[in-house]
Amino acid sequence: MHYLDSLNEAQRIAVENTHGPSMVIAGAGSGKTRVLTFRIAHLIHQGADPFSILALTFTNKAAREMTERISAIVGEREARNIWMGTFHSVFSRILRVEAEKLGYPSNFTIYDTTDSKNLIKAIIKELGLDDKAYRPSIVYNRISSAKNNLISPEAYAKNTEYRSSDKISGKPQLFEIYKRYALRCFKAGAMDFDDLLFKTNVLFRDFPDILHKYQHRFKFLLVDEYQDTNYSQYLIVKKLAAVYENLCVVGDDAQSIYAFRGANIQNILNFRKDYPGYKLYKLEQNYRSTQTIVEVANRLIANNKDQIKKTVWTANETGPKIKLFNTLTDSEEGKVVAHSIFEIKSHEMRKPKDFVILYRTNAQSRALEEALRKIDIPYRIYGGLSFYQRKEIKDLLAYYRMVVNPADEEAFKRIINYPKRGIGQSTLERLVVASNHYNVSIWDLCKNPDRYTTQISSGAQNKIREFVMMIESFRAMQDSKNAFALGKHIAASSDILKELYQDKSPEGVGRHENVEELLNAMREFSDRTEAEDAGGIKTLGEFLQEVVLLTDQDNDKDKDPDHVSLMTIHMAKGLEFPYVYIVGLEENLFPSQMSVNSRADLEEERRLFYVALTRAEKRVFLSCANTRYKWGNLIRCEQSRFLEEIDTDYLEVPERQGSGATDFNAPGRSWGSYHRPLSPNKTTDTPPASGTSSKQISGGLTQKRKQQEAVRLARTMKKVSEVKPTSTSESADNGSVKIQVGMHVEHSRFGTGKVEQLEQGKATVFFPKIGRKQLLLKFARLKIVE
DNA sequence: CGAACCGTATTTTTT
DNA sequence: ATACGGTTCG
Repeated sequence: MHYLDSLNEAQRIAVENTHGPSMVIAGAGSGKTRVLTFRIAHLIHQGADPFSILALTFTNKAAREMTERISAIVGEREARNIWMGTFHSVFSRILRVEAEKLGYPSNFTIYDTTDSKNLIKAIIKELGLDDKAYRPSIVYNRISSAKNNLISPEAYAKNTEYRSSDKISGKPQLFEIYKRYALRCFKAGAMDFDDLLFKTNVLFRDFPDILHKYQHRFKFLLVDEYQDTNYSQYLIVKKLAAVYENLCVVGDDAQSIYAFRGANIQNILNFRKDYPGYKLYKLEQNYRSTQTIVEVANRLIANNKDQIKKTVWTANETGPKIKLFNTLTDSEEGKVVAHSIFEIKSHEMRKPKDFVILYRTNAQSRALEEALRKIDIPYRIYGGLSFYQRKEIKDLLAYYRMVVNPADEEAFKRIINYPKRGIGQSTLERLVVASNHYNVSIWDLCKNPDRYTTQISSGAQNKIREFVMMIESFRAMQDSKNAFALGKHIAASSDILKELYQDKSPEGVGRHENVEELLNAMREFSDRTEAEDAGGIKTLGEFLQEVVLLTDQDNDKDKDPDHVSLMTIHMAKGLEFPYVYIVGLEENLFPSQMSVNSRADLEEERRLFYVALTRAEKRVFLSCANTRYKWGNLIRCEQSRFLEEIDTDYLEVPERQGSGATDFNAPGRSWGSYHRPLSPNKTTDTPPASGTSSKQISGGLTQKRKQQEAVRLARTMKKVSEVKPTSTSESADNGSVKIQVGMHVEHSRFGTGKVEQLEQGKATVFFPKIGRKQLLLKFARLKIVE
């Protein structure tokens, strides 16, 4: 079997031992995915039925890549029959088949995080609780954590540990929110992300025959990134594997960086207890990085107590030392990094796509972005709002959701008054009250108004009736039109397209384009899937199922794929780049402030740094700044403790240009001048002396700062790059045009102005913060008259 | 009802 | 800095 020859000894053994429980501990860059894909290919070569193989990953991307690689070995015909996908997609598939056992419709909606938080927020309000104490995202995390530990609302109410910690944190009613949240989801025929796993557990627990069925269907189980599994996932895997015990988990405890989301590193450490006869394979040869990088990463991670011992090594060249840039400010950090990239790019004939800049928090991207733009290096920032999270997309998807599952309460709330149809807050509230009272979905209320008494005015009743009729008309087409045809029909006849088309601002045009893009995606979906299984149409429901579990890393149709990448370290997991810049190595940033108080959290930060380092093939650059803007204030930064964990033999610290200060740790060096221009309250880390009323002080300073700000803005006017109208409206009677103008400095928007006069292509616009400006109208853009 | 104003919170996030 | 949400004002 020639394909086995391309593996090293350790990899080959891990691939060939296909039976029985086994754990593959795969160091960074050791060919983990290779082993997993070859193992599956090997199974198929040995005659295993692809339908009996279940491979679970954490991302769609990982699943897709693996399918592709396996296809290349065993052919697409076989590969497409493997059950391969994310935990969430595989088990949502199973749940749809078995839904009625749990009292759910098979076309249940999947609430994304935003939907869940909105519902939680509504419940907090309905319970009359203080939304300062009960912040939706905290409550959501709490509920999520309960679900991931398989604690039902009832169990939660009785769980002294959860209850007492809720009391301490001032949220004694959390159990009640959880209870209502679960009920509301159920009533809406909706599951959130955690439910997909939670309910699968319930299904397997309460219906042994169903568990039995799947236990026997999946003779071979493989789990990627096992270190990231939570308890809920762990138990599903354990149950499914209980009959054949052909379970292979692959992971690296050193790369566990999602504990904050419930991932339990103990799942790796406990594997031996669950499967005493298990085989352990360690992949220790790194094929990705230089010796320097591997060595530094090893020494760093050795500082962690919780870990499985392994010795990652490499046969690659030694490579250059790691370079550390120490800069005065965060913006200088950006410049230094950008220039370093520029230099290497030209000297070593590298392309922008060979570089990545990694940071701990998304907020750090700005300074880097500016520096890169200034010297014309193409870049792309990853992360931020995903395509499917955008308002316009979520709105349209909400229509689709209503069509597929009209009980969907969050979808209903989103679109009941979008576009405006005169159904306001109070009507909605009354609907919710009645729906709670009669314990039926809001849709039931709307559809059968005669059956229930509500406080809703007859005018609103009529409007609701119209809305119901519209949705019903869409529903009637579900089986006759395919996803694209119906989707387009809905977008058009719900007036969403019209509404978006009216907005001619750049943002508005963007929104319109996004909706067009969604429709294109639907066309592709319909064409592709209908070609695959010939005959029959693909319904809107089927499109939704595919789409809700997608994040958008998928839609990577980049115009210019040759760019420097900017992303958080979390996003970089699994990726590799020749040149890696890790920036912001400062205390309270990396490691994060939230993590410095516990060993476990600190170890996770260290693993994060380990992940960052091991992304690099050729060189690693580190950087830290002495001062950095944080929440509008300039604060002083100390070097990260992680830098001390790097042996100086592997480190090169260039002298700072001009300053001549080599001892970057020495406080006070070239510091005075950086202090002066700041207002006295700049340091948040040193609170003002006690005694005086801090409220008065900060109030007074805020005034002062506002004045400073106004001056600064006035100066910045020179840098105004473009002024875009944000909206235009014409009044028919006197023919005058009203334009709202947003002003942009560089790329950041800093205010909306009012057009006071408009004549002969010239406008006088008043910006509250900076006064009147004469603007020259030119096409859609406005230019400042100097 | 929309614009203006004010207060507040601000890690990481595979689904 | 900044974005968001809630409130108030016209």
